Amino acid sequence: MTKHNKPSVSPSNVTTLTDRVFQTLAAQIVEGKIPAGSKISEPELSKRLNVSRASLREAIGRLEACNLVTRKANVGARVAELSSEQLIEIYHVREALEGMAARQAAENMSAKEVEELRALLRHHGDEFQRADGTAYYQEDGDLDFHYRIVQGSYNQRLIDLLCNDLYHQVRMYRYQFGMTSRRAEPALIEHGHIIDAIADRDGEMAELLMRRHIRASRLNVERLLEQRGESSHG
Amino acid sequence: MTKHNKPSVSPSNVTTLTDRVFQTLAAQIVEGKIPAGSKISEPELSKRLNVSRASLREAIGRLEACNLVTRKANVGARVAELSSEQLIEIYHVREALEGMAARQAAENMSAKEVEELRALLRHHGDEFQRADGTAYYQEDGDLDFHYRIVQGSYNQRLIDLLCNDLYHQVRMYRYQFGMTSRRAEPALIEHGHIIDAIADRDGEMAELLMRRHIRASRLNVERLLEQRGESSHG
DNA sequence: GAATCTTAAATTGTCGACAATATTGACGCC
DNA sequence: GGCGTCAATATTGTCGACAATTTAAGATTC
Repeated sequence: MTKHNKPSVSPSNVTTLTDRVFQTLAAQIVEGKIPAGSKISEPELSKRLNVSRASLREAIGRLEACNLVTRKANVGARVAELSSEQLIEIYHVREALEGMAARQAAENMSAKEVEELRALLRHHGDEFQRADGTAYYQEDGDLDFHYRIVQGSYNQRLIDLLCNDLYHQVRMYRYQFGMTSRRAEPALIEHGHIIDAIADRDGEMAELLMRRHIRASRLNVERLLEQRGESSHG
Repeated sequence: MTKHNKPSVSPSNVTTLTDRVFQTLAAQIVEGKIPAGSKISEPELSKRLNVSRASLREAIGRLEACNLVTRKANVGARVAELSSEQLIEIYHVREALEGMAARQAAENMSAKEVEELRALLRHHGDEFQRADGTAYYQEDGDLDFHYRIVQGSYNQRLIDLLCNDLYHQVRMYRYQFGMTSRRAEPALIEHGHIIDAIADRDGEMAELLMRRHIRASRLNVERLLEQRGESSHG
């Protein structure tokens, strides 16, 4: 299992208690250990984690900022449950942001980083060949790839938005629904073309290919959702 | 002075004390009444606002989530000061996100909303003709226009990102630096073309024009920054 | 029996106080 | 005189308790 919960921005070791509570809860929410839609009881959680409600509340505030929980005044927080509409919205945002990230990555990534990205892709290809790894792993590999490119943009704002907010939700959604995309093979090929464009320092092409890649993923999900909708109708 | 601090998302009246503190501080920070880079002293502010430190801290947490303040553990919060690099990063993010917003606005805005947008543009044109309003007003008008289009995308994620985070910082930057863009006239024309594309339901064109519009604004800012840099060198 | 009002319990919002860490200033040493 | 060390101060992090609001249950009425 690859580690996605690296802080990505704050290189300093996690110091404060609130930070740990936040990370703990974020991980549990993303992995579905705290089911979507369930209520976040402050007294219960503060007892279970042996922390004061003040620290817990601050952590919950950050979870809200990440869109991992929703909050109503005087009522409390619930684990966010993504509707299919929200999932599609996220895809649109990803298409826009990651397209720009690919463009800037083509401008700013070092040659060494591009080569490491190629190595990562080869690694994913091997994993796919053996096909013993679950589809989960392939999906995680996909996110790893996107992660690297975003980092390669060297645009801190982009990095924050994508790595600290959207990717958490993407992973959360994967845990909620199965969504074994059946798009691993074309995705691998598309990733290769994106790397080529980045290596050519062709930002425009990198953006175009990345957007097409994410759009295809969205269309695939929309198709699956429609099927589910039909079957649930019958 | 137009109102930008409308909640945009939460239609419910602001209820909790933390909310009010947050809005108060956010407004003061954006408008420069609390100067950029200055320290946020919790004891002092809690005394000045007559609120407990707990409420204040929660508000500060939200300010941090909006990138209006930066925080270091065990050290405290300071009002964010935007470097020119960060400003450019924001422009890139805006180009990506607002391009997508324009595309989706072309798909989702009602005919009535498009007409209202046209009326708004005419109003801005009149303001410009009279030229008695300060450049400030023109800039605010510009943001109003962008604001409407983002709302018209009906993509809640986009709306949140742009209206609750980025636009605050854009306005903050305007208060910090003068940046009288001298681009009001071409901007008005570009706005008109964007509306035309939206009215035609041509999402692709709307995105292209919006991106070009924001890119031109970024290039203009980059030019100004370079001039300033040169003059400060000599 | 269903609906509504009343009341009790639980949860969230807010507060003041204590503990841990960082900052300031004084003192001594090179 | 400048620099490092150490104590005193101030600030942030954390905690438990009280007040306000919501939720749930129970009684009352039609």
